[in-house]
Amino acid sequence: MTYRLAVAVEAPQYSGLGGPLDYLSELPLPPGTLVRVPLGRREVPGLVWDAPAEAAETGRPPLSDDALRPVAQVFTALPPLGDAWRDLVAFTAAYYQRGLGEVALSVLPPELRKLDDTKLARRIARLRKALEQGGADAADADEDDGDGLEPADPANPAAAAPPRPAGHANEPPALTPDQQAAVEAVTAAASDGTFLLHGVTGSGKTEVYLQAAAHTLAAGRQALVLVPEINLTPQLEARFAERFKGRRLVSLHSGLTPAQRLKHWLMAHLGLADLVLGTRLAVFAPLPRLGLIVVDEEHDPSYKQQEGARYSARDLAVYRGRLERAPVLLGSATPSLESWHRAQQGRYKRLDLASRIGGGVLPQVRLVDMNLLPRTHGVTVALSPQLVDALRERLALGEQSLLFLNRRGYAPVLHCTECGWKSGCPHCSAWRVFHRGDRTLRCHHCGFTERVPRACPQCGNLDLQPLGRGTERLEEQIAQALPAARVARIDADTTRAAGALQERLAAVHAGEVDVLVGTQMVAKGHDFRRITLVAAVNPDSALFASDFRAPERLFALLMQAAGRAGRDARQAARSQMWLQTWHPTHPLYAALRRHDFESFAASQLAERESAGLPPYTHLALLRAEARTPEAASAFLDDAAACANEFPEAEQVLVYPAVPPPVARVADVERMQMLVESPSRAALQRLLAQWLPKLHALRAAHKGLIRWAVDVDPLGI
DNA sequence: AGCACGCCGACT
DNA sequence: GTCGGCGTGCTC
Repeated sequence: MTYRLAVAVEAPQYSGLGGPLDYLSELPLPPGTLVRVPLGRREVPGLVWDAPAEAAETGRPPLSDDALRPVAQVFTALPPLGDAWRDLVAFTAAYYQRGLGEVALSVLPPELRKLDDTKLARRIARLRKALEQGGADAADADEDDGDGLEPADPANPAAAAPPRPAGHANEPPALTPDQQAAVEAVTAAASDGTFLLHGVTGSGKTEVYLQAAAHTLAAGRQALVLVPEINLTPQLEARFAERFKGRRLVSLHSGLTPAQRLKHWLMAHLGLADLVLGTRLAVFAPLPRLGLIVVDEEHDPSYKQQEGARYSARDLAVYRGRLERAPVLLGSATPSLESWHRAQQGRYKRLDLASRIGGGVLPQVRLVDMNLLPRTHGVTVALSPQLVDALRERLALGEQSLLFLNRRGYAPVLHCTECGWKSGCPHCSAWRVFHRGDRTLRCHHCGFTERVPRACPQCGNLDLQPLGRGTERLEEQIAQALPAARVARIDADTTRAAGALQERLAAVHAGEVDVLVGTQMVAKGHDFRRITLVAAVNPDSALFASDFRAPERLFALLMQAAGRAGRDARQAARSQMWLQTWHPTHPLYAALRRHDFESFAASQLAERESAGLPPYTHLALLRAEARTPEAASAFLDDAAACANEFPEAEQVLVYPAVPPPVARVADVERMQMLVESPSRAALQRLLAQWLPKLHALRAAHKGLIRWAVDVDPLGI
């Protein structure tokens, strides 16, 4: 007896390989079984999907049995991926317009494809044995997983975590009434649905996550906790590990070694881990007893994957929660306007944490009007005297300050005072950034790096001057203004080495730093206890950016940065957030001053509605890359013409192709075209018909390098 | 995407 | 005479 199987194979969506292909098998393999199948002249991984589709569904005539090839290899050691998991993958593939197998196989641990059934069986057996013998912590004691490459301690939670008040670490603290209400709502019997937990930094969102997870675990189910960035996992991991001693907690993110990632994934899939904590890719962790999904800092742009299947892990978490009847808890001090809007519509249940716990208050926001500063040689100083005085004051008190500037390097441009030459990148339409530390000019888009020229390459003038300022220069200026201060800088440049970030954070926690200078890296999540002053040195640039989401991002970033100050209630009353601005009357700053997310959100939503932007409309972005801008435009123009022939075009608006803010990167010209519709369904239908035509269209465009569609794009 | 087959230029 | 350029076409 032979059976016919539909198998999702690892191949792109093109040429009709997007859906499952039919194969033969001696055994009736259940859906979700991992296999290897022949495809053309090679053998590729695949996942048994379901019974073969009928001809009527696929529109293709059925192939006779003798046209089918048998499955090459079956992974019997791996329990089949569940129905809900496959549903999630199928939805992702359809919604983000990618191949089924492409999505399915890309969200499995890469290490899996390197093994055969025997090796996999051995690993699983070893894992089970280690867990039985060593109890809960055996997972990480088991070092030899075939690679022997577990790093010494890439993210030692203890080193990253700030010192916590000593006491009964295992005992949950008493909840405020708000927290109590939130936990009860999420954990109510038969609870499902999506909850938006809105609370400022320090209002105790994490405690709500912890206690909601405790309920889930007590009910014998698994909890999934998503965080935006790898950097934030150690801290949260430490808190969960501390609370849930005796439970098995695994992390899942791209910073793990391949062997670790496979092990942690297996522990989730086999039901051996109770808690999974990870970045966006963890939304696909198979969890047989999923009972709760937490998305921390749900507004964070990092949840959107920016290549391949461009999925939003937050949106998929919500979808998955519905599928698996598990409550989804989205937490943020500054929710995304999409989530906020849904809460207003009643589709999400809003839970508010009104104040900081321990009676802490939010830092006072002070605006420095840069227009009022004296100019020397027509240039205003980067640091206002008022701010320098405030920093000096903190220094005298032995308190810490944090200066936030979202620009690394010494200066964004170098220029010649004689002929006006500027340090452009020869391969990109962008400036090369002057890095003084290693005397280089570096392009942050393509990586092209050269030593700083001694003289102007155009006229030979020796006087090359930096224009503007980055964190490197800010650090230098602080050191000049406050010679006694111990200054530390945290940005991508100073934390490149393994463990460098943890080391620097530890120094801050230990009080070895007076002034911390950094990019948005330091604004996010880190729990600094002794900082009483936070300053945004130059936040204005995002105020008038062309991206309609720029104000939302700026508000979130500044709120988050402000949250770094006064986390210790004893100092909260004195803590301040300084903003140096040329636009002191801007409504965004006015709202920030009052810590008033609600009125900011209301005004932004009103603008979005009148401009016909998300969340009131739905967007997709078609991007094209080519040797010349003309070739990229030509493809997009043809694509637009093609789109307008579909019946859905009535409900869909296709905008003209425009270059993105940085049009050329690494000698590739980019153009993009926005597609907008008030109806998500109409947009989806159009995309589904459109993409196959675009694959065909590609052949007619020689200069085209690649194209891609981004559903629900973040930046436009 | 891979990986073929296929038909025209400079080399051991 | 071959090695090899990458142009079209197929993979259940």
